[in-house]
Amino acid sequence: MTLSRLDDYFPKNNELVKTKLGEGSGEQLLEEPRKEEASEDQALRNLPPSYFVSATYDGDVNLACIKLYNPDSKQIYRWYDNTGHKPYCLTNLTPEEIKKIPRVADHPGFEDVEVVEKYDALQDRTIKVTKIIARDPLSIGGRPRGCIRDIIPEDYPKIFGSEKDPKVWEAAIKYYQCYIYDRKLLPGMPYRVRDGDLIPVIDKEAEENIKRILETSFKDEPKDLLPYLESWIRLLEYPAADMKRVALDIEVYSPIATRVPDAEEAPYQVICASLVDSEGKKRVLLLRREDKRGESEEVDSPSDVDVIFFDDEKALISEIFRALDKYPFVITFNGDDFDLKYLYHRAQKIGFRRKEIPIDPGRRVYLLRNSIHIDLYKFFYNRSIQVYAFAQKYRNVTLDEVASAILGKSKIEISKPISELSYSELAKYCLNDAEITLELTSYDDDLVMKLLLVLTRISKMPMEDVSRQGVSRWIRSFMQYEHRRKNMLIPNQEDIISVKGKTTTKAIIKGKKYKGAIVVHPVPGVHFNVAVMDFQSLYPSIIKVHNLGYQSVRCPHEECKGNIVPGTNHWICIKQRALESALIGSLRDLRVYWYKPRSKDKSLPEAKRNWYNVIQRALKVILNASYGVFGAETFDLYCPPVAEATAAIGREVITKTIRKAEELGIQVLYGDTDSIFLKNPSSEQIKTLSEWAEKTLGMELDVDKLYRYAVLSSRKKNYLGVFEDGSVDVKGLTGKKRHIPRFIKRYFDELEKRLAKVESPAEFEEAKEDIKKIVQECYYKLKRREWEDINDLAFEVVLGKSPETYTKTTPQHVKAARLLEKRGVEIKAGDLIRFVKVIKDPYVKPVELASDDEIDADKYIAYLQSTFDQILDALGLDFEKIIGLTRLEQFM
DNA sequence: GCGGACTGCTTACCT
DNA sequence: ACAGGTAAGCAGTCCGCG
Repeated sequence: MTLSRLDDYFPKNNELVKTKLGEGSGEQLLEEPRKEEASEDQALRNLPPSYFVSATYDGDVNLACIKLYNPDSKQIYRWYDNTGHKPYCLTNLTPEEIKKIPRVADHPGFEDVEVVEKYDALQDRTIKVTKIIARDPLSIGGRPRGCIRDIIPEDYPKIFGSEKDPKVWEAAIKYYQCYIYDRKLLPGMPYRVRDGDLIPVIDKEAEENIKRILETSFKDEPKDLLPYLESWIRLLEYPAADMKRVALDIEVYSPIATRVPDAEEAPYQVICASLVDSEGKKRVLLLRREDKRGESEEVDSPSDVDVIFFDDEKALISEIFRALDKYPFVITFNGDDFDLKYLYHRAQKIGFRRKEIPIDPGRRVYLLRNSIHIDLYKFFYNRSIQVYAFAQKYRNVTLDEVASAILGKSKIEISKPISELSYSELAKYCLNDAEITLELTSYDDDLVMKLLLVLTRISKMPMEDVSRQGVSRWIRSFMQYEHRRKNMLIPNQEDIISVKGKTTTKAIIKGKKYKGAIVVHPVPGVHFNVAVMDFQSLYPSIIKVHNLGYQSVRCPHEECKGNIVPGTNHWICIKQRALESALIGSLRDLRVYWYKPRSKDKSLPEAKRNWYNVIQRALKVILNASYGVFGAETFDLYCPPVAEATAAIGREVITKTIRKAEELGIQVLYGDTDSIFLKNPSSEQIKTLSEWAEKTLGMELDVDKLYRYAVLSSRKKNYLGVFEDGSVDVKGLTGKKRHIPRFIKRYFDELEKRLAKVESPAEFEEAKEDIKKIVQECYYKLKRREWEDINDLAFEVVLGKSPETYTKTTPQHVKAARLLEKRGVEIKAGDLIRFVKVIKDPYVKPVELASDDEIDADKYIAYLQSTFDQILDALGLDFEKIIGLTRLEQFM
């Protein structure tokens, strides 16, 4: 495709004319011109500035392929490698040895060997390794049998004996990632194509801005971090694209009401599809069906919706495919596992040729040939996204729950099976799904799309992968990128373990690998004027300040062995900064010194502030995981001593800080990992402590929260704080946990509200009386069995795994789940089980099967007591006594 | 055969 | 497929008990 033909790709060609109800069909649409094949795409000679959004390997032409999104034409263009880059892996065998292994030398994919130098960070020296170049990536690795990376360790001993331990490096990196790394490409950033070459676009304004930021806000940084800071800032300050997109949702026929047809078999017709785009265009495609013959085709829909009937399923699917080709970004909710999967297999089944289907099937993903498919289910499923980007607003990852939590909108409830809906009901239902799917990407000024773009840039991964993979893959990717950039050998996991060993400290929790953070025993009671101070990103700070990384922990130098991490026998390198320390440290400083403050800076224009907020949140997600990955076996640069050293230094930091605070005469009420609760400190004391931390620990200790007063129970990770403005901060208390019955939770909320009103110690006495009344009332209601709705008594517990896999014990929610199964309800891992406690064996029942008179009220009273005790003991109140009064009152 | 002390399993939470 | 630490409830087991 060339620039001169850009115009041909604008929608006007493919635009559908709204078909009048009851007439015409989609048939003739099949005859319309299709987008041309990949071979013509290769002619891409020139392209104005466009965003690098994805990279793949195209097996048909054996080349790396970059997908570029042009924000003016709003189209995706494919650019193919023209540099002759080839797939490869590295080995410690010599070229001569390689040539003597017939299965490698005669491998159809084998191309060449050459000797290259790499820096081996584990040994701190440059080594010579052999680069095995292949004709295609699958010959290196990826096929189940006969890959070069597997043959080498298999055949070497047979031919050469055990003279050396045969090693293969960098053979498990996806080829397109390898291409990105080697060519130092920056996904998410603007590029142009000129005379067939891919060239980065320099944005003068952004470049000047970068310089300014570095000069003004980072002048005190360690010098060796400056280049890292500069590259991160560039990635984050360059402008973002507006991404035109369409949300797709399909409905399929099913003869069995409760069963969704298997997407691989795709046995039944696609009966409806909705396409809702970011420019306000909405279409519903409906299949005219035999089983609906004679029914009204009147679809009552808003005027901005085009409803189109098709007589033929093939024509309907063709129209969907046309849209999939036309839009640069396609959004689904669970498209990998259903919508696109079904369409792909259904299309094959009803006679489409492979070339006519714009979908690239994978094992677990279904990508699009000419666009970017974002499956929001995968994105919202991501734990880090769930917890840090969306503050745990949603629990179950269903379209309905995510949309209601984030947008306040839900799916349309339908009372009959999909196949029995009228055309109008079906259209509405399907359209609504597509609308909320799109809105999940557009709310809050396109937050999700921007997050994806920012994460794409940081991680150096294609946008499709970023949206599907977890935070540890993002971190791995930018670390691998940095290895290649510095010509460092990327070590195998076992290389790191064999040099660095495992951990030496003993975890408190059985089964854990090493000791973690310190939690200080709280001083129970009510404390007025509490300041909570914490270290900003403690673990990333430690990684930065103490130079932690796989190469620096237990480094090979004698002169470093005295630099011991307290509480461990690990030492840290004093000669050279580890890559991870530089990467994580610079990201940390960027968030703390630049993006977080700017995201709150009211003097900035809103759009700018908003963008900074997106960045700040993306950085938070990555930083929060940056220590944990070193202790995760699933991480390629897994290095337990690094994780262990980080935690050990953390303990040292918090312990010293507590000691210092006490020296300054401040009472420390509580502390957890990186925070300390100080009783009524003067601003002088706070300032002194903060300056001390900066000076002696090299870390920022700031006031995070100020409580008018805090109620500490005797339990760790359990407290309540009331801010100056009267808002309440509840942590860990049972009364706030999501699984407890609403009935109890309501009374707990009452208590919370009452506590919020207390302004001074003097006001506490009155509050205590009111709190007694609240507890009494709840007790009364239970004792007298005066609940309104049995649903309010339900415990709601998530099933961690499928019911039959509980073999060691049978927890109550599993008992309830099994009762449901007996009734024919399908139960799977992740389902929320709602049950009540009843008098008769097995003492629990799913709430939908239980009646009021079998409820065991005393069990609820016991639960009420333990829930309220957490607060009552801190207030000097006693549940039994409160209830005792009630009992007396009952007689009076 | 029963009941209390104990351990282990499970979930939800904190940092 | 980021980590460890804490709380709580219940299931299951052990052990004493003439």
